[in-house]
Amino acid sequence: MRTAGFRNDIGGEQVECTHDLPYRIGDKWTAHVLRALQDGRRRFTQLRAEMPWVTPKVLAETLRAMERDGTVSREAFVENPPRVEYELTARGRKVLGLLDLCCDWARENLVET
Amino acid sequence: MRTAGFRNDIGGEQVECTHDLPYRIGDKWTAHVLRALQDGRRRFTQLRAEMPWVTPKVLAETLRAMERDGTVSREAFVENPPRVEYELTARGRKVLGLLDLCCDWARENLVET
DNA sequence: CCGCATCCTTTAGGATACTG
DNA sequence: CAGTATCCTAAAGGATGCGG
Repeated sequence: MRTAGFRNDIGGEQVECTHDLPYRIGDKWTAHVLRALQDGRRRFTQLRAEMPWVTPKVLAETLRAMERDGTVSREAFVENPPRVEYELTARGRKVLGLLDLCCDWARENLVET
Repeated sequence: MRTAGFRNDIGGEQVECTHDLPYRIGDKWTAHVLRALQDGRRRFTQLRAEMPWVTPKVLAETLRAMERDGTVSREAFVENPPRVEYELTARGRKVLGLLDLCCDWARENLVET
């Protein structure tokens, strides 16, 4: 989802665009993180516990991407042992709304084939 | 989007599932093909003309995947030169509906940041 | 004209081990 | 605890050329 050369007509305007969404959402773990954070802030280890299949490297990468996108906020506490908490931003909750929309669609269209 | 190990609660049931959609839609070209076919059947060359950036190999791969998914139908005419036409199936129009839903969401949520 | 064969590059994602 | 660092594999996608 990161390549150039397309035209898009969102908003009625035909604009040469990159075919990018401003949010990375189609990768393997972003949707799961959105879900995991929907009930409030979580720390790194909690997220790992809720997603035992993701390695720490990939989870960290996902969270950094989401932070860049502005969908999660990161708060690091200077303690020992360290503690870091993640939380959805308003923008993150909007994107979660899209995920919910897709789930609704799936419920209505995917059950019967 | 093709890995195992997840739980999904679509339809209220918690089922160990593969995290697959039955339709490949997050790849690079499927959405564009859906759009290109939304107004009726097109032949291979027409699709290429509407998407000058996709190579024939990748377009053919995409169409074959969509045919397997049951979202497009393919009709080959035994002529010379050969002619092949593609068309959305009812299922394909459903998936296009999801795409439209996402576009609506984008219009409402992505214009102002 | 349609699209397959071949080869190649890029990238996402995983395994494992290690630090402040 | 919360990540990095390194290395690795698989898969998507692109370039080019050929064939029915």
